[in-house]
Amino acid sequence: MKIATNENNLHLSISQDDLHIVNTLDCGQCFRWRKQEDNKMTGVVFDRVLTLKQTDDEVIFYNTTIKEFNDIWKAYFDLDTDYQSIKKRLMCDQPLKASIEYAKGLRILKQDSFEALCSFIISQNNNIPRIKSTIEKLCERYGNQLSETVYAFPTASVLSQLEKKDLQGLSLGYRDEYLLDCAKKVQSGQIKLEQVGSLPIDEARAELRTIKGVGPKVAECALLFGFYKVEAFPIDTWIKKVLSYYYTDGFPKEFSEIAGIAQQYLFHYIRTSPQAPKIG
DNA sequence: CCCCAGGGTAGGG
DNA sequence: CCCTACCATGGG
Repeated sequence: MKIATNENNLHLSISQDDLHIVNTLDCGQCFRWRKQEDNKMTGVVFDRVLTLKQTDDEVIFYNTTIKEFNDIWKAYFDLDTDYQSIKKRLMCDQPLKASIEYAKGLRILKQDSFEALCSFIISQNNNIPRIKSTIEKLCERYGNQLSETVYAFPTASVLSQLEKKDLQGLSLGYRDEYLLDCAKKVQSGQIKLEQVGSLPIDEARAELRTIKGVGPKVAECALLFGFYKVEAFPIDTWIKKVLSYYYTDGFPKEFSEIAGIAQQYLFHYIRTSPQAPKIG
């Protein structure tokens, strides 16, 4: 992995086929990244603000040291995993081939567990622009202020002390009590997020589903995006369409250990590609 | 008015 | 086990 620094910025040499920041950060797996002018992206991750820009052969990490890159961003973007071989394997399947060719540089991020869990609780029966908007308002109201206009995701400690009335105006709808139940179970230690990740996946599923509002789909999303369990396979309304259209005999078992990665390529393709079939 | 969005719960068959 | 009404909110 070739990296170099120039003034305060770090330059990572990488092809767009190996990491495409817009496809990766705007594909519905995370909710706190925004496109800026000048083709930049800015996001809030682990109580930090990061701005990126991609060129043909590199990604620029603004105001980033080599140490910070090695300690944080290399893992967040999962740069030690060989996606080329994963994609090669998945592309034996035709729908996956089309989906991967549509967004080659899409990677599954290794996100913060609590933030991912809360975010996908908020995501239920909701759409991505509204999810982003609600999370942003939640952060502005209850997250630590990181700069003049940027706020971190709230801690379980802060959220666990709130009541439903404290969440009015955030457009959470009926999900407000689900979020509070999640924060209370995490803060009290009834659910230990550090341990959930090392449980056998079925036990992790069961543990997460003790939270009100966490059913099969939200649990799979939390495991995939917040605990990096790439065998987790969330089935939302879009993936239901994919399954009924392409995989009437079920999703291929040969991909089961990496089904979550396949799922994300399919999700992004069916939702945003002009070439994807309109199913409905 | 309808339907839909990264669904889940409670209740009844 | 299955099926269904309902949940709060905003956009199309």
